[in-house]
Amino acid sequence: MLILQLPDGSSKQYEQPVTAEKVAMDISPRLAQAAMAAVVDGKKVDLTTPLPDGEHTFKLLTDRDADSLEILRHTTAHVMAQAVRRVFGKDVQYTIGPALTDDFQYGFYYDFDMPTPAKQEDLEKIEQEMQKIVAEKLPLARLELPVEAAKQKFGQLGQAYKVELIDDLVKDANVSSVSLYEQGDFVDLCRGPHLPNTGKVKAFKLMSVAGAYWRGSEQNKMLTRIYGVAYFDKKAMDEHIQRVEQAKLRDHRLLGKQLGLFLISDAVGPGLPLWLPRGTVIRHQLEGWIRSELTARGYQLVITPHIGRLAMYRTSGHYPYYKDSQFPPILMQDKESACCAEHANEPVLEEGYLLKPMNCPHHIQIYKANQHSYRDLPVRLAEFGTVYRMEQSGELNGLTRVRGFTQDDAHLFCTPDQLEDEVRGCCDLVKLVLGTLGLTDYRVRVGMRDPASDKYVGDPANWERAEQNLRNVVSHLGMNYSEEKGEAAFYGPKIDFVVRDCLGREWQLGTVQVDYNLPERFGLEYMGSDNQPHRPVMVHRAPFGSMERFIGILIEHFGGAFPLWLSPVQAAVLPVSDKFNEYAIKVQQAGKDAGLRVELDDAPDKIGAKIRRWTMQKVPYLFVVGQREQDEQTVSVRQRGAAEVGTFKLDAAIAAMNEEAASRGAKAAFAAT
RNA sequence: GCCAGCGUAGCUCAACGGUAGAGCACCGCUUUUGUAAAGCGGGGGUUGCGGGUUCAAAUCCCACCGCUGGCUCCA
Repeated sequence: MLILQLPDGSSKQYEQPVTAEKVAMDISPRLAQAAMAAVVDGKKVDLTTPLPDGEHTFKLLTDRDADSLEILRHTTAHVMAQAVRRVFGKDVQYTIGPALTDDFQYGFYYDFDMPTPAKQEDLEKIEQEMQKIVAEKLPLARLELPVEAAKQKFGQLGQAYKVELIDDLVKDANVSSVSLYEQGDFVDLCRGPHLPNTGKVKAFKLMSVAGAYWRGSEQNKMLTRIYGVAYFDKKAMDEHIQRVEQAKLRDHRLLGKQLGLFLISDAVGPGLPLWLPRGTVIRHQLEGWIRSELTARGYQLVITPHIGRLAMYRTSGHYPYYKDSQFPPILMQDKESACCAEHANEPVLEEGYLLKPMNCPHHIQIYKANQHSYRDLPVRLAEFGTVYRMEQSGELNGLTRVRGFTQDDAHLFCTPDQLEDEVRGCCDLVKLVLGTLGLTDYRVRVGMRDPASDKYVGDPANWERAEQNLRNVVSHLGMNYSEEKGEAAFYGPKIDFVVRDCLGREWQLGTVQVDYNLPERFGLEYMGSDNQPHRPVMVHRAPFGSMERFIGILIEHFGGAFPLWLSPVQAAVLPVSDKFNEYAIKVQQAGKDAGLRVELDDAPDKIGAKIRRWTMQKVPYLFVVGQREQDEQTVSVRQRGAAEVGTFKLDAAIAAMNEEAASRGAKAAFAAT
């Protein structure tokens, strides 16, 4: 006997055996046609799976339910794997192929081990085969097999990866049987659920082919990953593709070029951005703003060199622990101290220097230069410090992943008692930065060490303490966060503020890190009230993270349309003909005198062309001036995103703009008339 | 670093074995312009770099550099 509670509150009784499909048919044939899967007691199941006895909540998933999309995509991944096997033959091994539901670009992928990796141009062939499989309307049959039988089956099929996956299921979950899904000539190890048959797969597109290491480890073989997307109808898929295309227009690499913000020149080197005049304005605005916040919060500004002795980075641990991601050291040849002529040309390592990968050792030297009393603490040393890291070539990405970048760095030296307050203060600053700029869509990641890894310095007891400190702070900040193992810095755990770029890729911006280890390695001290030396704790923090990455994200966030205070050009003066150039110069000068960044467009173009030019540059305000404006000492104001907002006295327009700029985006200068 | 794709004028792209082209931008002339592109003319390229195949290479092959999408990494 089976009793099903339906979502509308009604219930239905059945004699066994019954499947969800039968229930759907019973309710209405149209529903049965639209049904993709069912949810029994909150768990998604196939339409064809026999329902268990007893009383259950029951819901059918149709193509309109968001949950169905995941099932559709998962089934589409199976269809793709089947097609790949048909096209490329039985030598292809299929490994894992999940659905993606929160990825901006892709809807699923499948990783294959194939004798020769698939190429971009193969995707079309695979798609055509997939269409055939869809037309065949192959039913997906679920089978439960005992572990040994399943291993034997995949062994016979030459699917060694599946055998390995089953072994892991036994090892990790101690399962005695596994589920398989079979569709025509294809069978896969899979938890399910799936669509009832391949004919339910409607709109899909294969998007790209990439390499991916088996189990995500570079020790393992590189597999061929094919990404695709699937929807229940073509319209939804076209909208998806449209959405991705639109997002690409916000890409900071594109806008950086169009708006003349920065340049990455191969002549200078990959990952070494050059800030163009307009981009530099944005950076200076942000730096100036945060500098005033820092001085108000008791920070002291310092400046340190771009290189430091290798020996110092051995002490800090940077050199031994992160040797691979640094530019090679600058080694000095010291012929005098060479033991003999034979070794005279060998560099003497101890005399070498390192391009700094981090600012902390320099700041530590500043702390060490004086004695400190507990009364002095916390000492907060801040610097826009430029650091260099040898990032892997395949990782470089516009401004968001570079090899030379400037951190809005600071190191706070405090007593253990002060630590959590200091960390809280740093988190507040990060939130101020993100909030002011409207970057509200971020997540907080608490990065802990991975005890199994040997890439961390210091005493486990220090780590325990530091991790507990961070937990204490975040749990009282009212922020959602996730704790992630293996995401710590090598010297301590950290709180990271992570945002997404236009293509949905995550980037860490602000960071706050607790460090008991470097103070120990450098022997830092302060004198306590007990007249005994004590060891301070350090906080490393950067609210922007790096200026490069932050501005890269900011460009995408605003789509290049920066708020007035950040806009490289705040207004352009556009005379309707060169008869009014003289008045236009006066307008420009008045703006400049008031501290605004104003450009003059005296090109021999018609006014429409001028408007178009500066509109495309996303300049917030355009001042059109002609006979009337000259006569009345006014400007006709055109606002970005709107058309004309009216004619204003020159002085009033300038004053209103200054007010808007000072508000950092909180106020608008002109109400549309 | 690894897998796949790409690299042609300042920018966006065409030509895909047979003399390298367009639009925008730039320069000159005409027009003196009223809210998203006036007209005409001109200059500009050893097709990323280096080899090879061929009577002939932007085009085919090899190596290198760089970029893009992923993977790994990410202090």
